[in-house]
Formats: sequence, structure tokens, C-alpha cells
Amino acid sequence: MKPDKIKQVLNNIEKCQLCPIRHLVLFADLQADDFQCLNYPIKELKYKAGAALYKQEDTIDYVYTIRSGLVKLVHYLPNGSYRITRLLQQGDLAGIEALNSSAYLQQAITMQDTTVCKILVKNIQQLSLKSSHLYRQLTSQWQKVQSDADIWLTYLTMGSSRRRVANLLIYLANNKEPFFLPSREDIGALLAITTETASRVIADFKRTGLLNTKNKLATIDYTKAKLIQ
Amino acid sequence: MKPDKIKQVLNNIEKCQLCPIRHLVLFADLQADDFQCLNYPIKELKYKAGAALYKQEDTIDYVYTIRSGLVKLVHYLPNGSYRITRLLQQGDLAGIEALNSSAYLQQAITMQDTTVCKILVKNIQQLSLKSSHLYRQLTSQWQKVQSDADIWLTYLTMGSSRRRVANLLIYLANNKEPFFLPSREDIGALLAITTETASRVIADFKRTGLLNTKNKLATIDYTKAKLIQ
DNA sequence: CGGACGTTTGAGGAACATCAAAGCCTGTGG
DNA sequence: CCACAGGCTTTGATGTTCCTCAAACGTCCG
Repeated sequence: MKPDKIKQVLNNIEKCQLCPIRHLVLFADLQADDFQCLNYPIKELKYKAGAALYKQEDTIDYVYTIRSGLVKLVHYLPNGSYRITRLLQQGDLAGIEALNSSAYLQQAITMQDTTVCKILVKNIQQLSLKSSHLYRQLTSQWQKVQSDADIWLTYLTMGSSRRRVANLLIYLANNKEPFFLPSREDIGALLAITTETASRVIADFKRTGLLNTKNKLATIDYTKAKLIQ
Repeated sequence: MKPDKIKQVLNNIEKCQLCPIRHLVLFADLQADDFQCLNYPIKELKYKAGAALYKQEDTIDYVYTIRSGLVKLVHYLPNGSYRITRLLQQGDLAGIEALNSSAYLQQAITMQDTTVCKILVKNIQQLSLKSSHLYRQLTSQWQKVQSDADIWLTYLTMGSSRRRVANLLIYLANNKEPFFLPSREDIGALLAITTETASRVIADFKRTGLLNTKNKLATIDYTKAKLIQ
């Protein structure tokens, strides 16, 4: 092994093994010798709110693990309108379609300040063939994407707009409170309702005490949220 | 190798290598020696319309490759209502969540007469660690699930009910015409609209010649379908 | 301060759900 | 062969929800 390669491996081992959210991420149960397969550095990056990790139809080189923050996957339509198809939080993977196709299918845009690990697709492809640990992580990520998509369809696209907003708030609060409350426009694009309707519902939830906000952070009253129909 | 194991392997090789839709399915580029890992028989089964491949919260033993027909994945809600979260056609895989979790997340119900290959989960788990061919097939299936889910969200849950129904018809016709036209109730559950609205739209499409039906088979006029707003 | 941007609120109208009834196929049994 | 029951589909009348267009309000920042 060449000296600079050794340095690279040690560098990756150190970075990933000390990662505070390692239990959540792709490399969760990678072993020391697995890291020898990582020929390229893993880059840790910070993005401001509103930045694009990648754009629709960019060519594909990287997969991103979200370390903190919130990312939306946006699907633009030919007519100029758009839809948010997924939200990604800590531990989620952005751009896994990279593993099989040649262009990203959506844009990934940060909704608040976000830190990510940027991993070369090549690396993952090589490693996933050798390491059964990574393989398991990958399939469980795919699994999560699928079940999230079903939950989305089941809870965020049917019922009244009030019910849908309540379900979105419960979804957002599920991981941690206080949680980041998206803009009314994003709530609309998430639930297929207009910005105005999103605003009316949110304003109403605030008045009845179902929702409390401070800046863009929010908490909810679960009991009230579940009673909305 | 014991005689009956040899027989088993040969049986599987023969079955899968002669499969007329093999290019579409999970075992697409499996090599002869990969088949030695298949310790259990692959069962080929026929189901009548309306039968359940598996039910929500069944314990998981099998994955199903759809050989012909149409299958809906149904997600029931606590309040008794339900939503169809996905349609599966020739070449699609039902129950891949089996690979990672311990119970199915939905019910899989046939919408017309359907033939499937029933494959033991154990088999796939063993084989996917050894065969990079199967591994690639699996990741590309996951990929398809994800992009389908996004298309679903983008085209089948936003816009007017007429636009959504038109998009569903285009989706169904995309693979082959004539295609199976689902019941009005299923169209409703697919698009999050009521049965009555689905019926009104379909009846109207028939009157304007956008849609033609014979029994439960349908063809569409793409030009008209794309103009609906 | 003024401008840009996001949020809130209002009035009117269109789209869709709801409730209800009638029509239409299909299969079954007299 | 016809009658009829049961399921699915179509159609109608009515009410509610949500969209559209518009304006006012608040907040952040140069």
C-alpha cells in the first residue's frame, strides 16, 4: 500500500469511526478492514438553508448522508409547477438513485442549515460488493425509502387539508421537538394544497393552541393534532 | 451433492433459464452456478382476480415476482378506509420489504387473474451475498420502487381529478394496450378521490372518445389524454 | 426608510364530496 | 327462457372544501 493511500484509509477510519451519528448512517457497522476499500476521501460539508446539494439532471457522482438539518427532494414539472416528494433528515441518504442511474431524478434543496457527508458513488459500488455490512445498510435504506413513500401516500395525500397538515406536523415532530416548521409554500408543495390554504390551516392551528411556534421552531399538542378530521 | 439436491438445482435452472420474461425479472442475469445456491424450489402460482398474495402483518417468508396480471398494494387505515399505494405489473417484485423487516407493510391483492413466482426469502438473502448479478437486480428493483413512488406522488396526487385520472390511464397504457381498467372504487383509492368522482370522469372520458372500453379492457387517445387539465 | 418577501385574511367561484336513487350487467335458480 | 338479486356504475341535487385573485400586514435587511 502506498503511503498516501495508507494516510487516506486512516483518515477515513478516523472520521467515520468517531462519527457521533454513526449508528444511524450508511457506514454504521463497517469494520476496520472495510475502510481499506475507501479509496477516496469522504468530504464533510455545510450548506446554508436554500442551497442545492444537486440538481435534477445533474450527472451523478456523489451520495449524501444527512448529518444534521433538513433537505427536501423537489420534482419539477414541465409546466413550471413542482412537488416535494420527500423530506430527508439526520441519517437519511440523498441521491441513492446514483447507484443505478446516470442522473438524479430530483433536486435536493436544504430547508435549514444542513451538514452532510459527501461520498463518491464509485466507493459505495466497490464496497457494497465486498462488504456484507454495507450491503445490509443499503438494503435497509431502500426499505426505508419505500415505507416512507407509502406512509406519505397514505397520510399526506388523502383526507382534508386540515388532516393532512396535522399529519405532517406529527411526522415532523416525531423525531424531535421542537422541530423546524417549513414555509407555507413548502407545506403546500408537500401536501398538494395551495400556499394560502396551508397558511389558513397553520394560522388556525396556532389560534387553537394545537401548534406553538417560536421563530421557525415549533411544538404541537398531540392530543389535539390527532383529533383533527 | 446429494441426488435430490442436484435434481432441485437442475429443476430451478431449467425453470428460470427457460422463463419467457426472464429479461424482466429478479434472476435476469443469474449464471448457471448461481442456481446452485437455490436450495429451495421456486413455486409458480396462479391467482384469480381478488385473491391476496399476502396480508398486512402476515409473517414474511416469500417474495413474489409478477409474471402476468396486475396486483395492488393496499394500505388499510385504523378507521377502516384504505389507500392503494402501488400497482405491480409484469416483472415487478411484491414483498421486497421481506428482505429487511419481519412483516409485510401492506396487503397485496390481485386485480385480475395473475401468475407469480414465489421465492423463499432465505434463498434471496443467501444468494444476494454471493452473486453480484442478483445484487444488481435487487438494487435496481429498489431504485424502481423509489422512482415509481416519486412519479406517483408527482402525477397521481396533484392537479384536478380529471388530470389525475388521465395520468393514471397514461400510466396504465404505457406498458401495453389494451390495458386492464380498474374498478371505479380502485381508481378512487389510487388517486384519493371518491368512487363517484372517478365514475363521472371515466364516463365523461368515454363520451368524448378519450377512452374506449370493451369489457374491462381499455385503450386511450393519447393526444386527448395529454390535453386534459 | 423603503423594498422584497413571506404570511395572513377576505370574497367569490369552481371543484369535489356526500347522500340518494336509478340503471346496468352477471350469474343463479325457478 | 325469464325473473330477480346483488354488485358495480352512472347520474342528479346539494353542500362543503378548497382554489383563485386580491389586498393588507408583518418582518427582515440593505
